Amino acid sequence: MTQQRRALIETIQAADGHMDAASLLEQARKRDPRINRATVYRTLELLKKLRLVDELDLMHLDGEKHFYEVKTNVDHVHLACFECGAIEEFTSPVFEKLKAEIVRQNGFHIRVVRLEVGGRCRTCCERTDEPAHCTESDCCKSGTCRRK
Amino acid sequence: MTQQRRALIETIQAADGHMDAASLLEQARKRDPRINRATVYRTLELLKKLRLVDELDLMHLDGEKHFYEVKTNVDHVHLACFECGAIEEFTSPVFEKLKAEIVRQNGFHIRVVRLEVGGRCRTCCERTDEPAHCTESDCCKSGTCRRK
DNA sequence: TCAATTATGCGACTGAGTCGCAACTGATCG
DNA sequence: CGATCAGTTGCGACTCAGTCGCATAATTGA
Repeated sequence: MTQQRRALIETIQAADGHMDAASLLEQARKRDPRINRATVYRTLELLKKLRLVDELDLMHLDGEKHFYEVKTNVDHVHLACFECGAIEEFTSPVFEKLKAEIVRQNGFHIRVVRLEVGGRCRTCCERTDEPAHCTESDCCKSGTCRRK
Repeated sequence: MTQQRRALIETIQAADGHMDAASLLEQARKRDPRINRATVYRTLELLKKLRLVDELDLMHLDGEKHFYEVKTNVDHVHLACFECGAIEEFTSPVFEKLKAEIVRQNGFHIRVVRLEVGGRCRTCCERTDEPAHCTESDCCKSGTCRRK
C-alpha cells in the first residue's frame, strides 16, 4: 500500500458521481501531487481484479472513456438518458433472479456484471413538446442528444 | 444506399460471430475494395442510430475495441469467459421482465440495452484441476486469462 | 440529363490506454 | 534500526481505435 494508491482509493470513495481516469488523476493529485497517469491505470486495473471497483461505459454518453465506481454489495443497472445526460441507478430482485438463472442454466461462474440501458429518462419524456428522441438518424447531431 | 454501405451491411449479416470495426473493414473490402476506414465508422454510427445493429464491448476481452451484431427482435445477454474467451448468448423472459420493470418504475423510455457478464464458462469451471479464475490479483497476466 | 444533396477517400489528428526501463519505496527480517 | 529486495512508480514514447475537415465522387430527385 503506497501513498499513491491510498490517494487514489480515497478519491474514488469520496467521489459522489462516476469518475473517469482523467478526472480521477486530477482529483487524486490534490491529495498527492506526485501521482502519474500510468499509476492511475495500473491501480484501477488492480482494483478491478480485486473486485473493489466496477468499470462502466455509461453507454458512451461522453465518448470512449470508462467510468469507475466503488463496487456495492448488490449489483445495479445504469440508466443513461441520451437527452439530458442524467445517469440513474436501479436495483431489483428481478436482476438478481436473472443472474441466478444465468448461473443455473449456463453453469456460468459470474465474476462481473454490467447492465447499461440507454434511452430517455422520465423528465425528458414528460417534456411532450419535444419529439421522441433518436427517431431521426441524425438525432445525435441535433443538439438535444448528449451522446457523443 | 451506396455500394460501400451495401457491402458493409452484407458483411455484418454474413458474419457468424461478433466483428469489430477493423475486421469488418477487412471483410467488406472483399466485396468492395474501395471501402475506407472512415466509412466503416460512419456507417456503423448510422446503423446504430437506425437500430439495425447493436454495439458490444464483450467485457473488453480483447482490448478496447467494439463489436457489432445485427439487432435481433429479442435482446440477449452476452456471457464472456475470461478463461477461454468464449462468448455465449442467453435470452430469458426474466430479462424482458426486468426491462419492463425499468420502464414501469422509472418511466424510462428504453432505446438500447446492453447486458454483459464476465466470468468463467461451464467448460472451464468443470476443469477442476485448475484453480478458480481470477482469485489472484495478477490472474490476467497468468496466461489462463484471455482478458487484455 | 443536370443540379442539389449526400457520402466517400484521404490523411492528419485526438485521446485513452499501454509499455519498457531506470529509479524509488516501503514492508520484512536480521 | 538499517539493509534488503520485491514490488511500485514516473517518465516518455508508443499504440491504436475512433474522429474530423475538406476536396472529390456518387446518388437522388426534379
